[in-house]
Amino acid sequence: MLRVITKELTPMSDEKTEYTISDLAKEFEITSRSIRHYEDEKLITPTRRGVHRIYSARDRVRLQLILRGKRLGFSLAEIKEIIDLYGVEGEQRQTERLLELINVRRESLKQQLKDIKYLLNEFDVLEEKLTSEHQAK
Amino acid sequence: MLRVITKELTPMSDEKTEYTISDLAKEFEITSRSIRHYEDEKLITPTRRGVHRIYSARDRVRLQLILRGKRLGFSLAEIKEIIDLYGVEGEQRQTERLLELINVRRESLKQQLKDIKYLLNEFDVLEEKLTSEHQAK
DNA sequence: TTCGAAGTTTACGTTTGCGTAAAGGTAAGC
DNA sequence: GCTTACCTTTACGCAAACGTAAACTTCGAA
Repeated sequence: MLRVITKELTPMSDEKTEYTISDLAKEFEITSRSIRHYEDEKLITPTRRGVHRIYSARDRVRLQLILRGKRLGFSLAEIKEIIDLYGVEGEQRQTERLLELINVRRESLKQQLKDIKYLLNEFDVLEEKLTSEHQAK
Repeated sequence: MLRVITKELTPMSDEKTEYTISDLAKEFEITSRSIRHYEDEKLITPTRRGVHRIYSARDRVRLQLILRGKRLGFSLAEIKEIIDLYGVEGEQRQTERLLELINVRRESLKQQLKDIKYLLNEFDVLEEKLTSEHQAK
């Protein structure tokens, strides 16, 4: 039987405001261990209710960012650097560093874009070749 | 002073036909160690002239494939599986397995495509915000 | 033929990103 | 107040992808 989280503070609210670690683990299909690991690496810092971790909507977004970064092949350290800079507002040196990082990333992402388009096309061609050949038997 | 490889066998040929390990290392900006590692993992098998490795144009292409795979976040084992299947012609079971793999990859690649487009857009927005804010000072 | 740059094998070391117990604490529902 | 699902910390383990050092060998140029 499923345990009910914590009674909604805003009873008829549309958007959840709090999540347990396993809520997020299930939603994003990862393990709780991974989420705790991201915390160890200072990528996310949920609040605590006693000893238990409580994740806000903002925390959830951060987790999404982390996973997106991972899918793109960034290391946790790189993701942390970007996310951290992301939050800083108006500090000049930080801003320039972030712009610098963005442009490096942009080049790398554009290359990946090319790679992916190339591969998807290769796959299309190959699949057609294979299936027609398959039919021919 | 740079050492000259082996005298071109086809003197006025347009395309090189042979490469040393450091030729490829330089061209693709990786270490020789990495290339040897790919060989250890059976991803590439250059011929030998005595004890030295000699890479053909085909080997060079394989290396390109490996690096492209890496940029897309595939493991060497995955890259090997794809490359290996790639070469097989006409064998039914292999063909079906390859189609299966392709379709799994395709989904993952499409997700990455989304991620990249999303991020590139985010970067554009963020850069604009940062530079305008920067100007405003 | 001697030198030096580049190549070779062998093998242990390192980082990253979690997996996986172990050993227990907490709270909702009966 | 007891059960039970879920949470916690601590810590060792492990595979992947090379780095790096050691100790040669090879070969083209001088």
